[in-house]
Amino acid sequence: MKIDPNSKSDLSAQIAKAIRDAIVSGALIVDERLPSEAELSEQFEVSRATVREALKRLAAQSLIRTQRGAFGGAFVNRLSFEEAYGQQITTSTLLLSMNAVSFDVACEARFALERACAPLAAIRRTPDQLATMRAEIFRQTQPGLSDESWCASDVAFHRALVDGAGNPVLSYQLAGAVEAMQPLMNMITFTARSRERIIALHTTIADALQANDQQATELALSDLEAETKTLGLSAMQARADHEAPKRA
Amino acid sequence: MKIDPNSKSDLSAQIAKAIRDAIVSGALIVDERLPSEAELSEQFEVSRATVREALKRLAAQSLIRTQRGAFGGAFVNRLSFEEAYGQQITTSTLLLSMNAVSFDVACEARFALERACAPLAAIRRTPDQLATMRAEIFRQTQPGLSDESWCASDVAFHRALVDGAGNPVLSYQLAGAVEAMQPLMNMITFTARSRERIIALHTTIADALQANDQQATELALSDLEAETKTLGLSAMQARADHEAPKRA
DNA sequence: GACATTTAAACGTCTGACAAATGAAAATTG
DNA sequence: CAATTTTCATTTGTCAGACGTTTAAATGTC
Repeated sequence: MKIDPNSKSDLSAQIAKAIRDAIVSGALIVDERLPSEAELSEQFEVSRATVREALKRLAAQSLIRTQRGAFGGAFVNRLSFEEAYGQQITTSTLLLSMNAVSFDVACEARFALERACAPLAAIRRTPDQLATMRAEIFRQTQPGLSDESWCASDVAFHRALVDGAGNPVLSYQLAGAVEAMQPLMNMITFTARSRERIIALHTTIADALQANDQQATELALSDLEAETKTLGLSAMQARADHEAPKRA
Repeated sequence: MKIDPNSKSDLSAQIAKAIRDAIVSGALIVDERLPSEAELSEQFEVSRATVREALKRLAAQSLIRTQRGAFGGAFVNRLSFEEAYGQQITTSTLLLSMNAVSFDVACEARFALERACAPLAAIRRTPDQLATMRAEIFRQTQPGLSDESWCASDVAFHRALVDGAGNPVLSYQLAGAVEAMQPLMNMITFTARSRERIIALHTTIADALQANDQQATELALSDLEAETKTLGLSAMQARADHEAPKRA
């Protein structure tokens, strides 16, 4: 294992890349122990500090974990779905907030993906998942629920729907799309009237899933998409008016 | 900005989290310059080496970029779709390879997501995207194409389809699903006969998109999913036979 | 005013050191 | 002999200080 000292990028980035490639290619397998920092610094002919910076980069991606003490060291980490969720959500959230993605585009993507889950969920949803959805609908009917709690409950409902597809890969992919929408959703003020309409659609969805009705599920999701887009539109308008009230 | 020295986790991880939270919450905005490493080490009351490890963690997630020289430093990075693609693909690929996700489950997720793009793509696909798809189909008809090139062309075809939806958020989400499948697809040997069938389906899809026919697009994608699953199944079987031939 | 030089700020890397954790091996004890 | 305690070597975590390199602004020169 050697490193090109003439390359433009940092040594720590090069070393991280070398180890990352070894992991991705399968040369290093899960739970395998990497050489100690001292050994790595010898192999790569850099200082221990540089090796450590490389290892921290990999740790940030959950590719390795470290343990102190004798027989400790850096180990190839089994990337769990939970860890992957977390990274996906952080990345998706930042991507949306930093790139001026419109509410419409984000909304369209989210519901397109959710509709992809619908046929599977209509077949596979478990009683537990149905119960979760019903419980969240019930929570949403409670008077005085804050907008924040409302949004959290909305996310919980939709995650139950997505999990209903019984496909962990889909759940992982969708987690990002659903959660990343929350900052945008939080900009919306949900009136009692709009909450009513959404609750009705949620109920329709839960009923359709309970009845194993794929088509009704997709239809209700499309209605919910339209409703959400309308809400978003007026929220954006209100915001625009607020930021430039002179034009009124 | 202070850090809890009693916490169990590493100081560098805590500092990275503090800065990451500041970025995600919007307290630090895009292109804003962070304090210099020396200043940060004063603020957090840790050594510069520890601060640097924290910054490398953030750099690994593309949250910051660093510049050397006077008036250089660490800047909040605008997370681009390209960078997000890259991370998404790495994470998805590892997730699949490390968690024994079956070919069937991955395949189901991928085609469910692609079908989600179909209705949008049938409306919005550009002539350019259609041309890309036709070109890849033509490439696939060439005799003597290696399995590797075949798979690459397959990915290019499907990415054109996904991009046809004209929704960057969808493209970003799908990139992970489509690319992460490639290591699994590479385990398949594509016979001339199976290639023929896939090319026929690709042509059907391109035709349907050109005719703005949503239903036909979805149908062809479902057929392609079934075909791919069949191929995957026999590949898995062949592999199992090869690894345990004594039972034959 | 245009170009060359200087300079200060900041990151990149190295060295050496010590603290803290940790599990294995050795020593002790009942 | 078995169980427990102690010792100990290994490895990561953190620190302090130093030097090189890069970079752009400031300065000087023609």
